[in-house]
Amino acid sequence: MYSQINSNISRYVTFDAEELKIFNSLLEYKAVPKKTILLHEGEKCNFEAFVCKGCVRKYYIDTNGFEVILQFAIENAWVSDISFSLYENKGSRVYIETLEDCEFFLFTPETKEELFAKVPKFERAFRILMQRSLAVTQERLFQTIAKTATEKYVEFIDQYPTLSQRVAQHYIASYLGISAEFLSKIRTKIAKY
Amino acid sequence: MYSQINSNISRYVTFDAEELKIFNSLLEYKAVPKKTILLHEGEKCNFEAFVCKGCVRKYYIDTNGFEVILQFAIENAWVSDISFSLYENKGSRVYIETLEDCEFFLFTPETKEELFAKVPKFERAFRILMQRSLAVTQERLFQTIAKTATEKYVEFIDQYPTLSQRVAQHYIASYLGISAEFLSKIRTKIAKY
DNA sequence: TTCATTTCTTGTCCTAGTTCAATGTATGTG
DNA sequence: CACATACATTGAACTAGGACAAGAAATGAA
Repeated sequence: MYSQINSNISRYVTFDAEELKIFNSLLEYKAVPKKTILLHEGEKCNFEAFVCKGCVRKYYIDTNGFEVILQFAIENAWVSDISFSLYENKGSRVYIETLEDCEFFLFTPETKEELFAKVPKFERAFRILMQRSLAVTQERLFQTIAKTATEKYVEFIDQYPTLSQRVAQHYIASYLGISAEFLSKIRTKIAKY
Repeated sequence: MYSQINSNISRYVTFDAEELKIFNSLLEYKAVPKKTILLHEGEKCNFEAFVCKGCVRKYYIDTNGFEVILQFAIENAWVSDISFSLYENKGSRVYIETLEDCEFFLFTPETKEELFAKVPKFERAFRILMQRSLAVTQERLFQTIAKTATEKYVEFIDQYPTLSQRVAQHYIASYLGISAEFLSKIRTKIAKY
């Protein structure tokens, strides 16, 4: 049950069995049906979730009601609105919603602090995870600015081959920053080759 | 001399005089003339720089020679290609270049490790800095996808009022992901009000 | 101060992507 | 099963922004 998350957290920092036992003891397990909103805009995000099973999306809504998906998180990914709400007392600007029936392991700010207090080495592991998120987001920003819609779509399929089967096309369009109609046109164009 | 960086690192974690002394002792000071490239694509980024004075840009170049500015860093900001090159052994995908004569304080991976070994609390401070970078990048990604060029420019000016005086317009255009010509047109349009 | 280089502006034409509307196709629910 | 709802496709008309070109203004080096 814990093997997925243990191998994830051990990716850049090595932990012994005892340390992992402490880590696991502080996790909360949660199963959530699809279409559940885990975090609403304006709420404080009081969790960091590791996806064991399923798929979620994290998105903003702007003042014109325009929705932008910032992240899809599938098995073995972390999702949270770490960025603002955990360490400053603003409400979140994002929504987090399950797209499929999901299973998670959760940290709260409190259990995470407890973990850091008990095994400070985890602070390092989480810092490196954070760096990786930053790298991914930065790369995505670059792609968004520099590439055409077709390039972005092709690279998306390349990078997340399973996701295009699992989630609705209009979510992918929203992730890529293009209209659902235009994505459809791109797809028919590509299909011709 | 150290007051800027000390107040920066103390923003979310409190350190006593002794801890800050250790912190300062591990910093390397460096003055660099303008138009110096601190990091070339393909190199390993072996520094994290705190800008005491001046301004730098961090940018990608894509396969078509299209240049995108990911970040401007001015006084009291950190700049590095933390994301990939420090903890994995790939070369960097970005360039970092001074736009003005600059003064920096630098960490290398080694001095940073030494700092963490001596005062583990700094691991936490750097993790929170990282979170903030992630938050900023995520917000920027959202703006880039959801807003028109004019909105992006207005918000840029709002957010970095001094920067538009300090750096060439075409750099701002590159940051916003629009052509320099179109930015010029936006500026004349805005000036009419 | 002159000449060169870089930056900024303006106009014209062009295209990637949007919006709207209509139609078709899945999917799920009582 | 039928029906409703969500999702995907296609087309036509439109627009934000790009590419190119040429000139103006600013900066800088000798």
